[in-house]
Amino acid sequence: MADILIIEDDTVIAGSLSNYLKSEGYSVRTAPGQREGLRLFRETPPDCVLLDVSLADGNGFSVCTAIRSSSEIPVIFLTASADEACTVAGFEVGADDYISKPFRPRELAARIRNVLRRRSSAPKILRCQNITLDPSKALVMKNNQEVFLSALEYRLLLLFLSNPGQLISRDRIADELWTISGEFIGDNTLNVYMKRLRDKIEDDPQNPVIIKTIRGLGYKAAES
Amino acid sequence: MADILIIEDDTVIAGSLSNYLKSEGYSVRTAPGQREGLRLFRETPPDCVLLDVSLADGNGFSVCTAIRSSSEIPVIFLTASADEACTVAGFEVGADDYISKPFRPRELAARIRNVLRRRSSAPKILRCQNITLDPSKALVMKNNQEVFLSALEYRLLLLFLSNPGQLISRDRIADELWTISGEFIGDNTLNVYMKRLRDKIEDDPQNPVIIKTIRGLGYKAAES
DNA sequence: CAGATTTGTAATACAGCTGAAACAGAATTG
DNA sequence: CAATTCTGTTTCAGCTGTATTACAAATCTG
Repeated sequence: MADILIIEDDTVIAGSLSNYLKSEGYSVRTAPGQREGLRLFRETPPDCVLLDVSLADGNGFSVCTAIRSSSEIPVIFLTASADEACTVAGFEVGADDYISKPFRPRELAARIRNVLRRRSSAPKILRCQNITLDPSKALVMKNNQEVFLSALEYRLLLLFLSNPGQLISRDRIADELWTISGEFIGDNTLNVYMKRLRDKIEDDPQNPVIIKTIRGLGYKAAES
Repeated sequence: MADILIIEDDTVIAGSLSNYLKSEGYSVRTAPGQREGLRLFRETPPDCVLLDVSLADGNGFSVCTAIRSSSEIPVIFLTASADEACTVAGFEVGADDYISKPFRPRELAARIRNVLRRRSSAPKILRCQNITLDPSKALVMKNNQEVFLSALEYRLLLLFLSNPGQLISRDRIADELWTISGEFIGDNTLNVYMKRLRDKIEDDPQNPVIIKTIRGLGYKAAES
C-alpha cells in the first residue's frame, strides 16, 4: 500500500505513529530531522509526508517549502498546539492538511486517506500473452485491437486473468459466474462459454494458449 | 473573487461568517437548510461550500454526498464539537476539510484558501468529441452551440465526462444520481434518462458515440 | 393560478445474449 | 481396444437487458 514518510524528532511519537500506520497497512519510514527527512524523501519519494512543525534542526515549514519546490506529494503537518499562527503558516507553504497532537488515530488515518484519494488514480491492467484487460474500462485488447466480449465472456476472462497460472476448477467457475443469481446451469454450458471465449481471444482456438484445459481438474490461464 | 456557499441553520453564525468572508473579498450566499442549500448549489455552483454538520432538516453528510455525486467542488464541514466520529464521517463522504466552532477567523480563511488553491490549479473544462461541459458554469456545448439539459441530464453527463473511458455500472449511476434522497427508482427510469441525454448530445442517438452501452455491464463515455 | 418543464412509470419492441440439447471428438480406463 | 468419461462444437428457441414511446404526476416559473 501507500508509503508514508514521517519527519518527527520525538522518537516516542514517531514510533507510535509508525506502529499505528503499519497496522493500517501502510509502509512507513521515519526521519528524526529535516536533513535526514529530505534525504529519504529524495531517495525514494513517498506517497505522503507527515511533518512535525518543530524539528530539532529547524522548523517544518522550510522542509515543506523544499518538498513543494520539486513535488506535489501531499504533506500533512503535525503540531503540538492548535496554534492558529502555525496553521496558517503551514497552509501558506503549501501543506495539504494540518493536525494537532494529541492525535486521534482514526482521524489521522481518515486525513491520510483523504489526501491520498485526491492523488491516486493508478489503473491496474491485467496482461496475458497478447491479451490485456483493463477492469476499470471493461476493455479487452488482443494485439492492441479491441475485442468485444459479452458480459459473461468478460467475467470469465476476468476470472482467469485475475488468477494467472492458477488451476481453476469447473465448480469454482460455475460458482463465480452463476451463483450471483443462485441458479445452477447445465453441465455443458460452461464448455460452450469456454469455446466462445477462446474463439475471440485465442489465435488458434483449437490449440489454446491463453487458457488451457486441465482435463479432469479444470482450466488454467497462462502466467503473465 | 471566489463564490462561497454557506449552509448553516444558525442565522447568527451564518451572518457573522458571511460578513467576515465578504470582508475578505469573497462573494457569499447562505442557505438555512439542505433543501435550499442544494437548490442554490445547483442553481449556480459555488467555488466552495461551508457546510454545517447538524442542520434542522437533516445532517450535513447527506448534503455532502449529494454535492459529491455531481461535483468536486470543495466542501468544508463546520461543527459545534471537535467530535472525532463526525470528523471521520465527514471525510468518508468526501469532505475536503473540517473545522470546529468557535472558528478562528484566520484559520478558517487559510483553510478556504487552501482548498481553493488545490482545485484552482486546473481550470477544468470537460471535453468529449464535439461536447464540452464547464462545471463552473453548468454549461454544456455541442459544436459550440449551447445545449439545454435538465438537472438530472446534466448530472448524468457530468458523471460520464468526469470518468472518460471508464465503465460505469447502472447501479453506480443510480447511486450517484438518486441516492441523494435515499429513494429508489424504477428499473427503466435510467434507460429513459440515457435516451433523453443521448437525444440532446449525440449526432445520431440511435448509434451513440459519446456514451456507449456495454450490455450487461453498464455504460462508458468515449475518451477525450 | 396557468402553463411549461421536468420527472418517474408503464407498455411495448427488439437485438443479441444465454443456456440447453444433440452430437462429435479426445483422453482415460480396464 | 472397447467402453467410458470428459471436453469441444454446432445450432437454435427463448429470454434478458436495453431502447423507445407515451403519459401522468410533480415541480418550476411567471
